[in-house]
Amino acid sequence: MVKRLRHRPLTADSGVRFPYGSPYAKPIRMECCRSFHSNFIWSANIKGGHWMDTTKLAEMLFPQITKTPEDFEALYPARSLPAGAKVTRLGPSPTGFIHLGNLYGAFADERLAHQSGGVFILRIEDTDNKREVEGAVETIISSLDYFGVHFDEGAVVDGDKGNYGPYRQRQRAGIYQTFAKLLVQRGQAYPCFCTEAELNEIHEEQAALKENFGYYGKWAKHRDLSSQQIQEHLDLGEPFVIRLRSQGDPANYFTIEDGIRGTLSMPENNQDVVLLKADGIPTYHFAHVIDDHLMRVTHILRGEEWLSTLPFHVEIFKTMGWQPPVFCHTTVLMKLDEGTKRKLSKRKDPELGLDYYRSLGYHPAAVREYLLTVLNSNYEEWRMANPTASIDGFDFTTDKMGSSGALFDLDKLSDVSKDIFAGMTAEEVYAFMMDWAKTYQPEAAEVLGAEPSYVLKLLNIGRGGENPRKDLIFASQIFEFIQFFFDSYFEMTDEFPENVAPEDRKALLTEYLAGYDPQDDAQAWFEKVRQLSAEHGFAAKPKEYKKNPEAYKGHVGDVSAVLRVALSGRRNSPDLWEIQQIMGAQRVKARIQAALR
RNA sequence: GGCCCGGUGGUCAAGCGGUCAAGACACGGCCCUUUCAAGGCUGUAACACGGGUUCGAUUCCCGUCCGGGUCACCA
Repeated sequence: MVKRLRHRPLTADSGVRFPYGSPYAKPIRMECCRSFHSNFIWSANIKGGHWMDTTKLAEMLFPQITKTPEDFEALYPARSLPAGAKVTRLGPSPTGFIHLGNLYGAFADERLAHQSGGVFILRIEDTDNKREVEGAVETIISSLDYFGVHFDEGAVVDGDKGNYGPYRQRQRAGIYQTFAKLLVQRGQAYPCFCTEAELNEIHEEQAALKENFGYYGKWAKHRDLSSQQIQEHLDLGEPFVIRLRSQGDPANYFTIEDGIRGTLSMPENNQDVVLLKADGIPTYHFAHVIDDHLMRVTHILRGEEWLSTLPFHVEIFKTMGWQPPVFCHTTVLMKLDEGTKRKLSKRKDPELGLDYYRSLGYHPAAVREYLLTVLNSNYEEWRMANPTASIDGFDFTTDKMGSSGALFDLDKLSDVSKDIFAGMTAEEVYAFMMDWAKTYQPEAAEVLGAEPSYVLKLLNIGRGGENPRKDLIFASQIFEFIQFFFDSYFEMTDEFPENVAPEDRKALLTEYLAGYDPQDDAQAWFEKVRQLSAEHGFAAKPKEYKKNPEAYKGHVGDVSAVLRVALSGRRNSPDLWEIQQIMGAQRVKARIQAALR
């Protein structure tokens, strides 16, 4: 029989205010009439005046749902947080593929929440079972953790942490269904039995007629099914989805304040979007609204690809009678491809995956620092003024986030990386290198691990002081950069300078070897090189050579170049005296001798 | 195609009606210097286009063009 219901506003105890009026008092196109039992029942004036007992329909559709929306409102009360605290959430789908875009958003979410004394939630959006990948949650958590993104609440590897869970959407099925049931009761949602084929047909017809695609208005075939028709479909055991009975009219525009973009103006939604799929699991649209409300999220950061579905979301919030959170639509990261900008794609662009940077050995702090400069236009300026300050000292705001497509700039990342390594101690660089090498280049780990003090010394070249060297960018590049120090990796990468004749070279090296004394300090050592140069017709000072090039074969720089190639295999290297001190007399002599052969 | 978002130097970007249109990266030059790196100085380089509104538009409005996003029982 007809079930009695007397809905009290869900908002009564949630502290959320609803700006659009009170839908509970007068649901759209709904009537509350007296039955002969003198109970109140909800009925919907479906179309042209026939009435449907939507309460009965809801019961038919969701017999297993016994909880009420009020139960959940009570279960997830408003949070008691300091004024201005922001609650944000990251909602990755469990493919395990975390990319730069996710990280970009995650940093913003994290800053917003933690800077304001709020809460940062990890919610796994697993409503599409086709996407699920084994162990994905663990991967997500660990890759974010690597880049310093930590959650206060939400999914953890084997469960949940927090009082607003569960934090995996599939586990919340009953919650969504409860609210869907409410909507059906109120006539604001209805079952749709259309098959995929029928939907395709509609789509094709719309294409032919050049009308907008979608399930709406006259195209919404099952929107106005009578109870009898619904019963028939049900009796046949046909699967169905629950659709929103949209009340919007695209001719009307509404405005909404976006945290990043300011005032947005969009047409009202009129699509009867799917709320619950045939398997009873919600679509993103419905899950997002329910979860963000129930988890008391205050700020929704998401990519701009969600902008076009914002009207659905706004209508669902409105229909539920809830105050929507602040939407913040970020820009997508782009890449320059054959002259045109395009969205970074996970299929085509390996550099989109976080693992790309990790395997190359970019320091997480560098990636974070770079992303932060892209994220907030005044961050870079702040960083220059406060080179060593903690990020907590920076006031991160959504309105400083850009809204035009940002190109990922590898040059800039490199620049930032150099600063990061320049600011570290040799020990820190070493530890980082070892960690990296162990998983991504075991041979390197062996070499680096064999002589820690040797590696430490060479990583210390030019470190500290006013003007530290800035030539370390990422681990694999660093390893390449220091390889020549290890005999097993040493090779003659560059040629000897061509302006020094082979016989001169030989004489130079022979005499250098004879006169080499590791006890010499930098100055004494270089004096010897000058002297050696002069003895063989090379100017002891480059300036002398410049003044009078005809008088010399070259200058001390050319002689140094010979030594440099012999010792390092390269034309470019850090300070020669310093690298010899580190290599040790034995290795120095051996290399010179080898070059002589 | 409909709808939405965006368009300042090569790249990232300040800028909210009056600025010589910041800064960073990249690039060039000079200085320093035995190479490299760093550092210092310095230079090239931009408001997509066309109409308005205004005494005055990069800033406001309209149109055009270009780029991107989105139109699923995916997120």
